[in-house]
Amino acid sequence: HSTPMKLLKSYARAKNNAEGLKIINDLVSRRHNPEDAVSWNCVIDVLIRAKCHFSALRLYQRMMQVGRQPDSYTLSILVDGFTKAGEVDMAFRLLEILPQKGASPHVVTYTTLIDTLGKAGKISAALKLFQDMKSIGCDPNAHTYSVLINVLGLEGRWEEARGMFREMKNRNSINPDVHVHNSLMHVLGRAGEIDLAYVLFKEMKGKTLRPNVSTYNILVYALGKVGKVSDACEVFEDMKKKGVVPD
RNA sequence: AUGAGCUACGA
Repeated sequence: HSTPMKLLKSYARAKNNAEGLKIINDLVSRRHNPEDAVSWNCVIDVLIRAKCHFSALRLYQRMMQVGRQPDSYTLSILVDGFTKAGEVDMAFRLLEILPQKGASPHVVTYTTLIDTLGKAGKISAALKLFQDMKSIGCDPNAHTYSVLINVLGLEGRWEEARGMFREMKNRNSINPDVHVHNSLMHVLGRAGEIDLAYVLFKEMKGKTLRPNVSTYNILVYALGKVGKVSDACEVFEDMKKKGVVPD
């Protein structure tokens, strides 16, 4: 609960790596360890965002040395950081090791991995992780389906993306949000399936989901792509009338 | 109190 640690937490939340690193350097030079798990995680998060992956790993080891257990956050932060840095092998090693130290994988851990692997073109690895998480009883959420729809769409697999959306709707624990609707609309629009995309748009409004700027950008693009210019203009006017602002 | 997903535009 020291003042520098409070500052570091707010820098971590604001993703202000430069200021965060200054504080970390200061704490390190005074041989001052974070106290609670949240503080350790914030330090590790700032180091990861600053691309100091191996410093982050050393901090994790130090955390263990002083008898502090890593948690799901620690695991997600490290796995996401190493995967995005292209260190996929290390990410999978952490995914094996940390659970033995008390850090269980969480839906966030899997979702970030699926996202990054899929965007790197490793779609079958991503789909396998999706099966893995379900088989250990880790329930996917709307974020998970959104990233799956995006990566399937990148491969042109829009029918499977639709299948994912349906699977999500069949889980009554999930409330499909604006993002996941946008993801599928974008995939359908790029595939030229404008009618299906438009149905989705109407579904959104029927569910009292508020279309955002991305929704309108996606729809205008999709309509333009199939030459429905006047429809595109209409949608654009609708957006202005609703006063949609960036969120 | 700390972690993940959509479009465009930037860099």
